[in-house]
Amino acid sequence: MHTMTVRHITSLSQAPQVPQAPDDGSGRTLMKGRQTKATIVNAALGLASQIGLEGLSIGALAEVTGMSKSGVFAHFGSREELQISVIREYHDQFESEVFYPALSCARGLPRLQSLFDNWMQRTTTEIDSGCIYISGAVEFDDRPGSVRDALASSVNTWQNALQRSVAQAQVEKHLTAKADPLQVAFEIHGLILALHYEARFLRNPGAADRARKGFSEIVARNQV
Amino acid sequence: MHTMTVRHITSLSQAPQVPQAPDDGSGRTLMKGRQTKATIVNAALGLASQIGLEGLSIGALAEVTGMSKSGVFAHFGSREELQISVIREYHDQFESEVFYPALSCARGLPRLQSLFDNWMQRTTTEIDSGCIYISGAVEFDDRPGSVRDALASSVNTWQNALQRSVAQAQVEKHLTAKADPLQVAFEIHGLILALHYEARFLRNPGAADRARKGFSEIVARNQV
DNA sequence: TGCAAAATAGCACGAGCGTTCTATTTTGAA
DNA sequence: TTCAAAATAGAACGCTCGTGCTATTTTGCA
Repeated sequence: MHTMTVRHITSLSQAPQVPQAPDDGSGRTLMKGRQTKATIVNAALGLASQIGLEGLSIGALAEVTGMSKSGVFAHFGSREELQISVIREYHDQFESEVFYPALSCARGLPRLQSLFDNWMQRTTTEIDSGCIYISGAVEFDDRPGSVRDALASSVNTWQNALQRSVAQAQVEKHLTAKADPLQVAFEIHGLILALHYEARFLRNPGAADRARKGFSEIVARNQV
Repeated sequence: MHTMTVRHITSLSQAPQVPQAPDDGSGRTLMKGRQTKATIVNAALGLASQIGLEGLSIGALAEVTGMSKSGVFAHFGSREELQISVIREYHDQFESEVFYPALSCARGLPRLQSLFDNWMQRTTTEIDSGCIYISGAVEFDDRPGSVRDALASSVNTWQNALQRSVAQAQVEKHLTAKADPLQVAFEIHGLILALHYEARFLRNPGAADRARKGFSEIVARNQV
């Protein structure tokens, strides 16, 4: 009846009965459930990308993974928790594909350019697969709850990183001090959203080129 | 079993049994069903704006309008046809709120500015109510069918009008001939999408100002 | 190797969905 | 005022959904 969002204590022991040292790698002390859960979450991310977090159903997920409905369900305890796990997985992938690689570029404009390039690369892929930051925003913009919170928090983390990068480009004198990082990040975000909309939904060719051109013009306008 | 997208013939008569002269106005020969249908479609548009075209359910619609499920259903024959009716209604409202009023402004930049202002006005409202051009794109970007077709066709009509207005501004020498109407329309679209995303989902204040500022900078950059 | 604990399966539930079929009520021209 | 046609209601259908309960299998340390 009651949906638990926090892990509850099933026995009287105060210590969490999670096995110490999950050992994500070689998997000796790694309970099998962990890897199964990872498999499920990956499949769920694939499904959710195409049909949305709301379209994600435990039945379909069971079929895809070759498990029973209750077997899938037991790993999460609720559909909401499953959706949140998917958001976390997407967050991690986004971070490691878009954010971290850019850190190897010099602070300022080079890094900002790299962030945008990586983002474009990922969005180009998502023209086929879909993007849960975009579909999720539409699905949960009016639906309060923990899923919405997780999604918004994840997006905000990325937006802040982008804004910081613009500010750093100002510190490095690559962009004019008169520029507003919030404004620049807003306009870049718009280019990505327009790319997703026009390429994925309208199937207009040339949208990626237009997004790139838009970015270079934003940079040019804000250069010192 | 078979879903009919075209009106089928229920009797042997070849002539359509639609009463001649529906008389949308005073409603003398107007069958009562027509006004009821209009009421339903309006309620459906309100519901679909908030929860999406896919979230739209006949049961909820029946409850809102105080009718029975089958009473509602009979007006459309299928859920798809209901969704298409909602899209048509939105299209008409968009046209009369955004497009037609701008025609009273002079060709070129004044009209383009008016189109954008009206669009901003409408989008600002939709920060609360939601926009089915945006949510629908996400819901149907991977789902072929007549609903997707109706939606895409409606959006394309508007995009073409916007692009034509940019081209007219070039003819009037308000914008440089070197500008690409597709590029300008793309960037404007991005501003609107970013406004919707950041204001409605993230609840960031100041998004509307940023969209307006973005527009004026697009214009400035493309001015002769 | 034994055995508790963890993981998974099987089944059933109540609810909501779109849709169909068959009454019943309402409409509006003759 | 009459009466066929149009509009609406009511009940039932097959389906899928998330979730809870109870077996059964699998795991991995002692």
